[in-house]
Amino acid sequence: MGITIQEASRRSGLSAHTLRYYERIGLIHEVERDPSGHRAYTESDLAWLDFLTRLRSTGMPIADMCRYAELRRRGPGTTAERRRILEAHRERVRTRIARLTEDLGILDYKIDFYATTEAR
Amino acid sequence: MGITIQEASRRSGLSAHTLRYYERIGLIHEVERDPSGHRAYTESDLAWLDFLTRLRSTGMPIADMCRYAELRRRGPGTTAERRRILEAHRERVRTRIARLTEDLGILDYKIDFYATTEAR
DNA sequence: GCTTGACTTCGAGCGCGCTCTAAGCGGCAA
DNA sequence: TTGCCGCTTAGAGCGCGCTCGAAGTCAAGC
Repeated sequence: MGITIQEASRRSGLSAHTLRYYERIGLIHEVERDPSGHRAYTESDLAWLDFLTRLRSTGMPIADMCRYAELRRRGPGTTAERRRILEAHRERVRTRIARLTEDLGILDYKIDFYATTEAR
Repeated sequence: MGITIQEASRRSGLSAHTLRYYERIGLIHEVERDPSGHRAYTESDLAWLDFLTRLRSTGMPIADMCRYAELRRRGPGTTAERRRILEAHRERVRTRIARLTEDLGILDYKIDFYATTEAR
């Protein structure tokens, strides 16, 4: 019934090692176990993992993610603070995109320059 | 006449430690010295540093930057390869921006959700 | 019963990109 | 001349985010 660690790994794109690591540091809370002690992930765990990987891929540090995860565990009284964390992070992501876009322009310029020089 | 390491640090945004490190690994080539052996950077060094920091900030690994720096040192016969490196990198940057933009949408959605829940 | 293989825990190890320390030198001011 | 400051080198150390290894358990198949 539960989802094995291999399956969770396949679906989340994280290695089994990383899944255990995430649990150990508190990013995922107490995954259920089958009778022989093996992890049995739920769909809800996978949805949470999916969100976590998005935070990661946008550059949120593990420590901040842990903070967020802890608030989530503490329940509905923490939504305002969670929202603030996400808003602050969103701002960083926007800044990051702006900077990348700017640097992309420089890259275009350099590449054009090489192309022109070669054509000469 | 030459620019001191402190000045180069201030203008590049890199620490003096990092400037020496970059030179040691070959990212910057043989910075000139004043009579007492202290580094004397040129405007051209600073322009190059500026470009390097852009490559870094767009996520190019140090190893790739070293490769690029070496081609540059080898002279004008290597422009085609340098262009290819930049083009490949540009593609990665574009992908990265696309991914970030997508994740930004998820972040917006989550934040809206919290805002709505709180307002209820 | 024995092998195989995937799981478990816990702690050590790794790769990257710096960052810092130790030991020493040169130049200037008091 | 003494003290201080900022530079020099070579090499060690660090923080992050995994990643791996060792040693053990359990269930299934031969």
